[in-house]
Amino acid sequence: MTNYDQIMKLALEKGFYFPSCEIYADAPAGFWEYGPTGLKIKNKLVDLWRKEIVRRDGMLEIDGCQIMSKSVFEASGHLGNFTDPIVKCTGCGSTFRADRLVSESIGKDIPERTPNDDLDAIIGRNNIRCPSCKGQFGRTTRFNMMFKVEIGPSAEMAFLRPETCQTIFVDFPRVYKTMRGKLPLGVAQLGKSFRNEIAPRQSLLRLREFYQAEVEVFCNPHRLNDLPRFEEVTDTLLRISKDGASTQEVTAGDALSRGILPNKLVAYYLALLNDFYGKTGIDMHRIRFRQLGDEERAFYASIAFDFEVETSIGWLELVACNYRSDHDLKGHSMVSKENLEVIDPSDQSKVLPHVFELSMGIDRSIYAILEHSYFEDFEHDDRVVLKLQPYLAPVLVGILPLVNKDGLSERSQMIYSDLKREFDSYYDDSGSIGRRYRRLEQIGVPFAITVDKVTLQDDSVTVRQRDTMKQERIKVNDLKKYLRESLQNR
RNA sequence: GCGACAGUCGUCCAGUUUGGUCUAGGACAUCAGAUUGCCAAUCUGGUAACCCGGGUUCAAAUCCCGGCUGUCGCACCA
Repeated sequence: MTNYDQIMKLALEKGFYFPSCEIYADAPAGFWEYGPTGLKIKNKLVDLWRKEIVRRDGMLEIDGCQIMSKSVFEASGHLGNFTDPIVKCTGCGSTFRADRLVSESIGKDIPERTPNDDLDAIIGRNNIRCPSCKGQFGRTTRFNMMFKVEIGPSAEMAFLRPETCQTIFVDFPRVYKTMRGKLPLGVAQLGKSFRNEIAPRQSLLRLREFYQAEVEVFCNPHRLNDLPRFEEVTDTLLRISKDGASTQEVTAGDALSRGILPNKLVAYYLALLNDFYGKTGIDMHRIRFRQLGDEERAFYASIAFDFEVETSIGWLELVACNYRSDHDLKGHSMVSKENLEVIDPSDQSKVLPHVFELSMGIDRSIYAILEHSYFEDFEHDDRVVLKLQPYLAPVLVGILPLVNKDGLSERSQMIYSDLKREFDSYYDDSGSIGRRYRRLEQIGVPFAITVDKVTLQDDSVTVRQRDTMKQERIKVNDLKKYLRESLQNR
């Protein structure tokens, strides 16, 4: 069974990803960098997302700023809701969520928004003590998960965005107008988000600075079942869990008719997401769309499904699929005093669009793909093979001279020069041929071209397949065609 | 954020109990040369580390204090 430690070891040994600022002792936790190989995987995953979700659905992609003004987060609700009331024990220093502590102690629900003073009063009145050491609590404070930044000499308050989508919302009016948008319209963005996690952990899985690929689908709430392109996905099989315990496998069409999913729009985009992950190499028997209950949903979501993948450390949330209704556009409309309504051309009505989002965690997805692709071949010397899809592999093909004499290196270099612009290629003549095959397999290179003496006679090379170790002879002139075909994913 | 444990070449580990022989050792990986020639070959040589700061001491990888990081548990996860 592949586990987190094996992936971590491979990542460090091969430089897929590693701690940020690692040569300094004061490097903070929760920040990780992608090395050359990891970056290539990341870029290719994003390319696949663009192809299978953004382009497939005709979405518009933007690239927005990471620092945004205070007003944005007043409107989005993050200033009010993205904070936790916390109390610290004066004895042992343990920190607790004040609202939860109070709820548990007095057996009554306490809203998160309860003012600090009220929380302090309840704690005092009921003489609530620290569960760990029975010590006294200090005063309630608010912990905001957003990173605050100061702009210019006057230190104007702004924030690093805690989710990329707020850029999409504030840009929506101009994008909709200038791009002649029609509802439903998906607007997509790849970018970084920042959250001041209390306890970042497990490398790529809980970061303070991380990549999101988000899609916000703007739609007319009265026409959620008016979606002709739903027909494309009627038969797509979805694994859906309503309770987190049992999972049922149903087609998108059935899920709709049986009321498992609320409308065509939601069903269609979940299916799109499902198709996309099916092509990443993740084991689709170990995934599920889990519907979130009332307590689990984010403050802006009225319907929420998490796309989760089973890994060695349990179910891992890769994508949050939230029906945000008009929470965001209404908020931005009120705070900015801009009218964000648009005309739905299908019936010429004026609507404030609702939003359904697919908020994908890129870093976690990369981890899940690595773990599901990691393979130890016990029949062949316990070789480690990363069975990445060719279109996600950091390098598509290695070019290796069988030996470093008789002009084989020179011939190999020529082939490498010819291929490297179109394909991610890697030339290697160091060590035995077997060693070089193994090196390539570990980073998921699907093909190895070996140049031998026969090449000099008839211009053919052997192409070795990573997973089967089988080799076939191919004419040098046919290599590009062969490699191009390998990159097709349907 | 709290608690427990830990931190030595790229990776894994030895050395810390009992401070001195550690000028820090090995394996794998990597680099160079030779030999070989289709699945981690062999030989020779090389590169490369005591998390950071302070303290104790004649002497610190080793003991003490603080910080940082990691793992696990609790809490958190918009």
